[in-house]
Amino acid sequence: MALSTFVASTNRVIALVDMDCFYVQVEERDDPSIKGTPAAVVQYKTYKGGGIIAVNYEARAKGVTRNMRGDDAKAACPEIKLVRVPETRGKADLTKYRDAGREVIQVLNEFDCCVERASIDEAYIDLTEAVEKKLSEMSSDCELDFSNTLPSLDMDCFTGSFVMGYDSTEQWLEALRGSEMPQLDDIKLAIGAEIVGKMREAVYKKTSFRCSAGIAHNKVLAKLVCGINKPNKQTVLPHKSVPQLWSATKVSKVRGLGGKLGDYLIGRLGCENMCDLGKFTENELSAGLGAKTGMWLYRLSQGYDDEAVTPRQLPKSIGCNKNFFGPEALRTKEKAKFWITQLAAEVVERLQRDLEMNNRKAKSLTLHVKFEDQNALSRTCGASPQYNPERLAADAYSIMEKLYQALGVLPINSLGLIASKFEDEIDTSNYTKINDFFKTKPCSSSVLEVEVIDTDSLNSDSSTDKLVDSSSLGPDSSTLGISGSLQKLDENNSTSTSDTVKKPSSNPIESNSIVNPLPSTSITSKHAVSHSNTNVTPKKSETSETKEHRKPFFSFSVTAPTIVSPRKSPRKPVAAAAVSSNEEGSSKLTITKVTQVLAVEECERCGKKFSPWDMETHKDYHAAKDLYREINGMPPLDFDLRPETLRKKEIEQASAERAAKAAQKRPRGRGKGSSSCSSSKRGRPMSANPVPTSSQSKTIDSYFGPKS
DNA sequence: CTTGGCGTCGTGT
DNA sequence: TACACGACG
Ligand SMILES: Nc1ccn([C@H]2C[C@H](O)[C@@H](COP(=O)(O)OP(=O)(O)OP(=O)(O)O)O2)c(=O)n1
Ligand SMILES: [Mg+2]
Repeated sequence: MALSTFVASTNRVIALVDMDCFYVQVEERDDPSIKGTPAAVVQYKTYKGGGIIAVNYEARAKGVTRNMRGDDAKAACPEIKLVRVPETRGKADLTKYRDAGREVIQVLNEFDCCVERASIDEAYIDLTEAVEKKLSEMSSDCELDFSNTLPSLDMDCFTGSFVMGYDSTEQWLEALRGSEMPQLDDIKLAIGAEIVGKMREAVYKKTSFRCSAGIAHNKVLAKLVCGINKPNKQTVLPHKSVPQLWSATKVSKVRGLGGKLGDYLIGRLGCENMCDLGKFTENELSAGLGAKTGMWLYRLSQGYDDEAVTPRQLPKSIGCNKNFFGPEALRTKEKAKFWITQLAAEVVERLQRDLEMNNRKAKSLTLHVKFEDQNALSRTCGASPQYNPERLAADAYSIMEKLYQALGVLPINSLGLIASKFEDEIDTSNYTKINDFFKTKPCSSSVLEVEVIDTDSLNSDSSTDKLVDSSSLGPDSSTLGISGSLQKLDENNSTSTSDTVKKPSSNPIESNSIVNPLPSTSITSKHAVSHSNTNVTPKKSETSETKEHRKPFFSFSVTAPTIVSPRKSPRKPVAAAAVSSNEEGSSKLTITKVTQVLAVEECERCGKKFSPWDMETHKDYHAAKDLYREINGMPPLDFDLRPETLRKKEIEQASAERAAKAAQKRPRGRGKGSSSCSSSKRGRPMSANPVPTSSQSKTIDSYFGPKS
């Protein structure tokens, strides 16, 4: 039944580069007089001095933290300089920080490595190839004699470099030299750290921004140790130091465990520190958390994490939103229209720049609305290719208008407008960087071996192993970041591979083009050239170099079939297909396109007959009715697959229940440290948390679900 | 309904 | 799919 997949886990060299107090540094570069003094970036000065979103290290020393109000910061540190986030069209405008973040990515890309933009100020870098290249140069034709490779490291690259478990970099390297066994993994980390030292220096030279970095064998550990020595420092984590690190690491500090899953580990399993996870078998963890989350945690407890560095430097979406709380709530259609217009103007402006820089266009536009009763929803329509602000605003507002028709003019607390589903443009007339070709290295396929071991027995009936009452289980569905196709395979009880091999085939380089759903090539072809959308200053030319054949450093076998995504054959009648057509500017609530004209159509919902023209209007009626039911927590009319218990419940108290539930919604506290709400009430975990992020769950209670 | 604002990403269904 | 929602910067 269940299959376990084993991959080499300490053969990659992964770095996480994180800018120091980024927004403040951006402001300090603009106005150097700020440097060396306490400073913070705030947005919206009016309410209690605005909210602080970035704090420099001088101000941190005085106790100023993110999420403080500007007024609080002044109280804690009277001399602090507060810099305001620029405002455009009545809302915060983060353009200058996005631009600064791009500068940094540009520099990192000059090192010809696989770079993943993880956020506005963070990037993961897979250094495996670069390290092995350097290693092969160092040891030249000598056999595996690394004893003289270490002296060739440029020690200037190690200033401000730390190694977990050692007093100094020198001590670590000395230990490596003196070791009987060749410590190949550590040597790779050392070479990686040297490269990262050069990268950080280049970033400073070209942007004047300081950053810190973590260097480890995987993303989770690289990110974790990056934060241990800051600012302007880097930290290496040899695998053998993992136990020591884990014994001093609260679970909530680990990426993906800062939320409900972390709460579960603490509250249900008693795991305060990461080392406590080691007390559990994989089966025990899987029992309460699902197979994938369980395996992820089990492997993490040993310091392993297989998530790939995905080569991508461009955002997948461009959006903006604004909150309107309390008295500012939008209570009229006119106000909603006004603000949608403002948001549309910003989005279009950014889309236009994105088109010029990256030669791609958004195909999808989504409006997010949160009402005063805390109910939120989003609706999507096609994005007009014109990139015209009035047009975009009109399309977005037409969605809003339909919501109003279905729900009434409810007060709005938040509006968001997001463009996504980018595709490369064929026409390059808007492309300002026509000569920009680039080379992006895909992530390393550091897989040494993928052995598939049939472990039918593991998951069979080990109920006796469970430490956790299965009545409180989260859903067994969890994700581990496995791509959709592989996940499908998993459902079929096939093998799920590690993420390091999740995208071996179709599209190793970043591209917004529609991906060929049929993986075909082998992972061995790793260098690729594309003129697509990375805003990278490329290598000189389109050196369409094919991968040099390396000595079989590793063997590789994929267990996942190469055929994925069995496309649903279109069984639906033509008219039905037309309903889902995603014509630009029309949300799903409006059916504007019929691809086949029929004399009379029969409504799928109620059986009534209409002309195609009238059917449009008629379906709007159903759509509005469905929306009303959805808003009130009621199931769709035509089928209800929910458990009997829920079905009963909703019949009389749907509306009230949903309202109450919405009112109960509470954003989870994000305070870093000690202070927490004294109230006993804590955001209830709602679902078994896939890794590393989680998803919705309406019916599953929680990790802490009713204990009995 | 202010443990805050704005912005991304991933994932189940 | 479109949508909801968690997690995080
Ligand atoms: N809740 C948050 C967290 C971060 N940011 C922005 C401001 C930060 O400057 C930037 C980077 O976030 P980091 O968590 O990396 O924090 P800093 O870079 O400011 O500081 P550090 O030196 O700890 O990385 O993202 C934000 O707007 N809201
Ligand atoms: Mg940072």
